[in-house]
Amino acid sequence: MEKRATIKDVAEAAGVGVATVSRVLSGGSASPRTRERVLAVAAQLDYRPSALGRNLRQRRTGGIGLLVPDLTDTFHAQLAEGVLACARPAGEPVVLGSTGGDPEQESELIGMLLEQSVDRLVAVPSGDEETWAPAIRAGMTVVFADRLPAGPPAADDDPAAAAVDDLLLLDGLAPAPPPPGRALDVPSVVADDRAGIRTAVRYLRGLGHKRIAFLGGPGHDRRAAAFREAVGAPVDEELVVFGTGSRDSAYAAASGLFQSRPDLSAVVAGGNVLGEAAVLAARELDLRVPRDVSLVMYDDVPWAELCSPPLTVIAQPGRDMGYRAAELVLRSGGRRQRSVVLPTELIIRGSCGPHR
Amino acid sequence: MEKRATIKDVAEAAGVGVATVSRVLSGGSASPRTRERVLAVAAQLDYRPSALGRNLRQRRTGGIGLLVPDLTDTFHAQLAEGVLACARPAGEPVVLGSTGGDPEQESELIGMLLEQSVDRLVAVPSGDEETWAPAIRAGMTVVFADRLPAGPPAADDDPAAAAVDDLLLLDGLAPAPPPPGRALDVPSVVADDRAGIRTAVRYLRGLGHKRIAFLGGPGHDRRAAAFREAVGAPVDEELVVFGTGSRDSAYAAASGLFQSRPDLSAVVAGGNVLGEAAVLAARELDLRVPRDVSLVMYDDVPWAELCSPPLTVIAQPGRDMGYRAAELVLRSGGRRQRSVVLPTELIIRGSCGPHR
DNA sequence: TTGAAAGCGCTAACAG
DNA sequence: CTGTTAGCGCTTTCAA
Repeated sequence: MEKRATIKDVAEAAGVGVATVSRVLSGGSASPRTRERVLAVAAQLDYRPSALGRNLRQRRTGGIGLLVPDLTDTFHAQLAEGVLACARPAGEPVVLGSTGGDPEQESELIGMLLEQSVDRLVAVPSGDEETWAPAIRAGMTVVFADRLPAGPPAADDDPAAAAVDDLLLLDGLAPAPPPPGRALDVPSVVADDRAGIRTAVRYLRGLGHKRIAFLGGPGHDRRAAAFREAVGAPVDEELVVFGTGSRDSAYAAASGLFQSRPDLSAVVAGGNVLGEAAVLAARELDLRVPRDVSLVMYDDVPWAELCSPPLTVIAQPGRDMGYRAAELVLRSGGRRQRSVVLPTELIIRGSCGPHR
Repeated sequence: MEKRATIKDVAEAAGVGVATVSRVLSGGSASPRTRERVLAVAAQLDYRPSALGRNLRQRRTGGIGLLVPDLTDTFHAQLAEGVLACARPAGEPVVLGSTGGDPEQESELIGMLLEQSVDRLVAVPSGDEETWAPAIRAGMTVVFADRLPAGPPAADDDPAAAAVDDLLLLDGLAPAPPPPGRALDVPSVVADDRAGIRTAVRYLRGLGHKRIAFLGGPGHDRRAAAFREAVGAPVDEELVVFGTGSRDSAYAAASGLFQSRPDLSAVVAGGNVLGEAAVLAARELDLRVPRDVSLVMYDDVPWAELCSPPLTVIAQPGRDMGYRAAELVLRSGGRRQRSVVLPTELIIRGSCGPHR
């Protein structure tokens, strides 16, 4: 009752060799008589093949890793559920890590996965390409979800970096081509941020808003870039602010923004945690939504509808993203996979009003 | 660049035996000279010991399993973050499964963990004791978090079952004794539901409410029992309703409750998903909170404050719960651990008003 | 169709 | 202090 039966136990009890048991259990050839007996004994002993033994022998682990910055960000939770939904039917265990948005922790977690021989990974990256290079070099199959790692810190006048940025700005036109894995050659599953942001900005413009701000968090560079592009030059850089990932810092960023630029009339939040912060900060400063300030938030989370007014959001299919990413990582029998870009949808509720 | 270095590679390159490498890397004794050389070579080869090999040898896997019903329930996400926070410094990988509240999936996931030789598990259980018995029998160290598995379906007149229920109702008095693992001898980390519910009900009573309803989900039986006890006999059973776990069913339950009993003036939601449903259903039926109906929700999630009015909640420390549960499961060097009951706190915001 | 045997990478017992 | 060796449970040649 304490010790699990091994393949040897089954073999002995069935009076056959271990190889035969292995074959029967993995659907190999065997005489019906033998097969039946082995199956019966296995069931009787409640035998479960040990993944440890199998994996060691095949020098590959089953299982896929999943790295997200923070599970209490409902969008990441949705994404995680998607990964799980894909992995479970495939019988693949999922090893979870949450990085807190910290590249260092991310590195450590990658190391731990490597140690576990988990060589397939779905990640919402926090670190830059430098953080991720080791994983790739070590032969991991990784798929990025929701966002790509930032390029390595480049000199301001690095022409290569500028070229990459151009590339980024140009991709995503309907029917958006997959974003490049950039320097890393890694497939990804992301939302069509450009279209999403553009639609939101146009909507706000249509409402008469001129001073629109962008409130982002770590990993929202693509969205920020899309925002800058959507508002068009000249971009008022004071209206593009970032928090560092924690709820506190998001709140501070939002609050700072509202206070330093009372002339703004609308804000686009780059993620649900930032949207939350914006609502809180606005309330604290006695700004009414949408009378004093209009708000569009990235991520359609269940509670968006509970706010009052209910939040107008740029919905991205978190669950699908996770599912697709897991699919890519599982399917990749060693060969490159195509990246995928999923559509976003502007869901208009009550948090935007005409400019006044 | 593709194949990882093994202990043998390191041994050869350092001109020592594999055992020495193993010793050095696990802090055993070795001459400074040897140690230094081994360390240098290991670093140079970027050697990482394979957990597969080690685990197989020691016939125990590192790692702990984590089973929750649904990550998009923010409380479960908080709990998961707590588990991760405890496991990471310990270097223990966490294998995640989400059960969708379905005992069958839960069983399957337990089976998969067993197969992975993951023999330590933190779980927010969905199935009953029958579902969990196999895991225990198989020698898993499990710790339940947030709730306990329901007893097996007992005959209505089963005196034993009644006794167990009594026990449940009686425990939890300050300083609450740990809840029994019931039939299963499993430690647990749960909130002091009795105190939490009692405080909420008293608060509502103090506001003049007479017809208070309880809106629960799967696994909220303890809370429902606490509710019945708090309102005192005779309990109007029509005011105690349950959803089945999905957001839809929660909404249906809430909506049905409001429509069938327009005389109720307050509701206690047994979890944040149910609270969400209650807010939505109330709005749909044009019931104002708190004017027409007061609401107290279990779980202090970030968005509770975003509702308007902000929700009065029974806060339970989700993150701590996860952390403590992981601690228990990690510390248990085979011996029984004591269960722990964490305090709840009634956080009064704006969703409750005087009865009128 | 079947069994014997060779490892996968590691640690622990035992010699030297 | 260090090397040799025997497995952990499994799959997979290779013969029979």
